[in-house]
Order: sequence, then structure tokens, then C-alpha cells
Amino acid sequence: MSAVDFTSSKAPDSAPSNFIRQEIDADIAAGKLPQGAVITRFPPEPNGYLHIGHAKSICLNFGIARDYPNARCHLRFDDTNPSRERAHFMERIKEDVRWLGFDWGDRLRHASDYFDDLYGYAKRLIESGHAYVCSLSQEEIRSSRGTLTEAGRDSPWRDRPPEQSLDLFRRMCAGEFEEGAHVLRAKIDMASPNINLRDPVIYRIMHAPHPLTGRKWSVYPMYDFAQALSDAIERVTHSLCTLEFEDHRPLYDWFLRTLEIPSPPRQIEFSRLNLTHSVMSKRLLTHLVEQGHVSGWTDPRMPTIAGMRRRGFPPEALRDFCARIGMTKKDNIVELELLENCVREACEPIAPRAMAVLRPLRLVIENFPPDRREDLVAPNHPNDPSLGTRELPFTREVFIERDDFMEDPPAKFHRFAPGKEVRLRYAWLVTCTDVVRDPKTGEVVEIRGIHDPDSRGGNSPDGRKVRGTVHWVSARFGVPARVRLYDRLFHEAAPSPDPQALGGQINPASLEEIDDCILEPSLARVPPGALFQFERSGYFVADSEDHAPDSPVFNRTVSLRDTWGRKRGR
RNA sequence: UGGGGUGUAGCCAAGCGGUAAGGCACGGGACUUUGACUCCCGCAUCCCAGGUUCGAUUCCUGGCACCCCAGCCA
Repeated sequence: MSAVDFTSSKAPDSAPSNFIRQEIDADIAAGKLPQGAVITRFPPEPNGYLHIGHAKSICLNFGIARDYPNARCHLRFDDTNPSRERAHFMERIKEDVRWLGFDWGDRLRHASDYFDDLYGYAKRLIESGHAYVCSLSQEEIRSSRGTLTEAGRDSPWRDRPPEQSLDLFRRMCAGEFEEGAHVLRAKIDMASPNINLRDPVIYRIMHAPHPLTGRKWSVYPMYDFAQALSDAIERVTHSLCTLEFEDHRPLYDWFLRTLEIPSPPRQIEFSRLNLTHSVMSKRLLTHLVEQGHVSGWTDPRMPTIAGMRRRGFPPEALRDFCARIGMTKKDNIVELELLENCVREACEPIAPRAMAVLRPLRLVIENFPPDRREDLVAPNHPNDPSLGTRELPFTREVFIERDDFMEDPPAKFHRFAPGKEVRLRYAWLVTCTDVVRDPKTGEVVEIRGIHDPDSRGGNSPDGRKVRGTVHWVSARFGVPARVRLYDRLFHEAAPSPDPQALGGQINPASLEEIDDCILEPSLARVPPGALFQFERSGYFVADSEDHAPDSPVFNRTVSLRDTWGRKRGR
């Protein structure tokens, strides 16, 4: 059976307009882009895996690069803090961006590529009297910063002569001092109502080897400084980031203005994505991984791109989702149902159909010869003949879904019940005649029935209506499998962000593993990553880590919409 | 209590002074060899109060609510 290829997918979708694109249009119309082309960048910190919030930013930045003439988007690793960043994450991040369908071409960058330039800019700041080496302790800096309502106090080192600061800064770089002994600060305004402008630290001593620059540096630049100047160096025109950086913009602009950067980039902020029944901060996700609440960053319940890929989400579903949630400055929490809808829509046309029984109940067709086998032909997609057909072996004993039988059914239950006739999909019409019970518990362990021999293929010979159609797998030819049913990670729509409370908020039903499922034989030996619709159940993907042809493991990507179940649930 | 933001349906979100797009969710119906898919139908006067205007969700004034900021994190 053919499998869906998940390793590559272009991103041809064009994104809807939004306020950022409108700003860019206005800048272009006003002739503000010196090179005439828009340049954006996606600047992840390599300290964890990318999540769907990053996908929003990726689609924004790379989408603009795709849609504007001659525009480009740089993939720039913001690797300014070697104490918490790892090269491993860089590789995974690149995979995720590629899988999402975007291509940075030869525009792979690192903030660390600019450490020499950044060092030069810092020296210029010192020379021009706009920065100084401060020798206060971390605690002293904190206490002299003031509060939200009180101004801070000037550092006693604030008026240190530039020559002295220059000398100290050089020696900081040379590794002469302990961490925390000195720090380089911008000289702005300790009384600013914007705390970010109260002489922010721009370089700190850190004796940590960097994944790319090794032991060359003993000082590393802080975010605001590195970000503004990396953007400037790359001639980024529009630096798009999330809302929490809005009050950093005056500082961003201060660096560019003070260093007299021509045609400075413009920072525009948008709101981050929140999803119901999930958490999106890297801090909390890291906590889930490190505390073992999930199996890792690629756990299919994680809102990480890698987790969603393993869950079976097609990349186009994520792109579609990002297009549909829009782009604004409003705090938001998007319902998980929207994502699920995008996933279903993306899977529906591409997923070959198959039959799999998750909780088997044996059905013996008493008037079907014991050693007979019939091969029935079934389409792989009811609405798309181009996906071809497959053969289903039928035998006297088949498994049906336990839920598809009820001894005492409610009205409009179009499934098996004593005396009821139901269609076995693509096979025969079967009437349930009897049940077999466990003599001890009384539980129904098998049902019996007779088929209408003239209904081969499932068509009633006399035109009688048979409402119910049920999926099945031959007991003799079915393939046992392990199936993992995934559901929302958190019960609450908005889980408490307290890390200590996180584990207790996990939905116990977020993962249910079933070991004795029975798959139709065509599902044996499919490759990891292959996506199917198990009819009447959901979309399932062969797990990329644990699936093997001899011991199949499938993950439920998302269930089918279930109007009947929903109605009954209420 | 300082600064920066945001307020259009249950959730997203268009709207840019001319009389409330769209999607998801929800409810109803059609079709159906997946109670799937698909298709129809229904579903808001725009945080509040004043003002300007022939006309305001859009402009002005004043409130209210919520979010972010006091890392040598990003």
C-alpha cells in the first residue's frame, strides 16, 4: 500500500494579509527599503525544540519572504548564551523548519557569526561615552535599578573614563575576571519609566565554551544588543517578534540610533500563540520533558513541531492553521478544535483508508464455510479512485469493534444487536443471531450471526435498506498491533503555569496504549510515517520511532468527527 | 501607584466614517456501503459613558477590564 511521504512538502500556500504585511506595504510605498526588498529573519534560540507558536512565526517570516519580490528570510540562531544552548537543538530546529516546508537557502546565520562585529560595536559605544564597565555585583545592580514606580540610582561606575572601561572590557574578554566581576552596561537613563532603558547590561562574563566559537570568548552579548545589531548587520528590514518585546523596542532603536546604523531595521510585534489544553512556553515544555511527564520533545502529545509530526499531522495542516489563526496584537487562546479541524482537512484527501479493530470482539458467521476465504476488493479512498484498491480476505470468523455490538441498544443504534442486520463493509450483510458469554462473568465474549450469501460486496439483493455499516478484520488474516490513542495533554483549557502543578494537571487519558488491536493484512509492512484513515475511527500514523514491520505501532493522529458519539455523550 | 499594549459572537478574525466578511465551535436539515467526507440553513450591532457628524465598530474625551515589564534569560 502506498504511503504518504512526510519528509518533504513545499509551502505553496499563500498567506492572507495582516497588519504586519500592511505595514510592510506602507514602508515599500513610502520608499523606505533601501535595497528595495524585504528581509526578515526567524531567530530561534537553540535551547529546546520548536513548538507550534514558532510555526506561527516561521510562516509569518518565511511567508513574507516567499510572497514579496526578491524578499528573503534568514534562519538565524540566537546563540548568545552558551550556558543553556546546545548544537543538538540546532539540528532539530533546522529539520523542523524544513519539514514545515520552508527553505532558507544559503541564509543560515548565527548571532555568533557576528561576535567580532558585536565586540567592535560595544567598543564604539564605550568610546563615544554610551557604555561603561560596571563593577557592581549582580545584587547591587538589581537593587539600584529601582522599581516599577521608583527611579533607579546611578551606578558609582557610571562615569568611569572610557579608557578605563575599554581596558576593563578588553580584559573581560581576555578572561581575566571571574563571572560576575564586571559587566558592560549601556549608559542611558536610570530614571526612565521604561525599565529596559535603565542602563541595561549588554555584555556579561561567561566562562562557557560555545558550540560554534569554542573557547574564544569569555564574554557574551545580551539579547537586546545582539538582536538589534545582528538585524542591522544582516540588513533586515522588518524584525518581527512577539509582544513581550514591545517595551524593548525603545532600546532596540537606541542601539541602532546611537551607533548610527543607516536604514535601521524596524521591529514590529505580534501576539504569541496560545492553544487550549496545552502549554506553550519553552520553560514549561522543558519541565515536562525533564520531569518525565512526557516521553520527550517528540512525544506525540507535545505541542512541538516534532511531536506533531510524530503524531501524524501533515505539515500543510500546520501551515493552514497558522494562516487561519491570523496575526494580531491581541492576547488569544486558540481552541484546539481548530487545529484538529485543520489536521482532519489535510488528512482526508491524502490518507488511504484501511480497516483496523481497536477492541476486538469475535463474530462467527455460522453459515459461512470454515475453511473458505473470499478476497474482496475495496477502494483505498471512497472519493478518489486514483488512490487505487486493495484486497481484503474474508473468513468465517472476523473481529468487529466491541462498541459495534450492544445487547440492549438505544434507538437508532445502527450496529449489531441481537436480531439486527448490519453490513460488514465491502463484504456481506450479517444478522446477529446469538451471543456467547463467559460462564463466570456473563460478559459477551463472542457473537454469532448468519450472512446473506447474495449480498456479496455489501449490496442488498432486494434493495432493502441496511443503515448500519461496520468495519471488520478477518480473524485468520488480521495482523496484531499496538495502537496509541492520544488526546489533549491537559484537561483544563488553560492549565496553571506553575511548574510544580503541571504534572498533576495532565489528562490521564492523554495516552492510552492498546496492545491487542487487529489490523487488516495490507497494513503489515508499511513504513514508519505512513498515514492512514482507519475507517470509522480516525487517522493513524505508523510511529516514526517504535514502528517496525514485524511489530506495528500506530499513533492516532486525530479521531474522526463523531456526531453520533457526541450526541449520546450529552 | 510608573511605563508599554489590547478590547468586534463560545474561540480566532475581517473591517481603515456609509450602515458588522470568513473560519472553528454549536444547532437544524440533505446525502451516505465510514453515524466520515460533501452540501444546505441558522448563529453579533462591535467593553462602557459622553461628544463630533446627515451617519461612528471606525474620529475625540473620560472611564472600565485584561496582558507584559524590576534576569549578568530570550
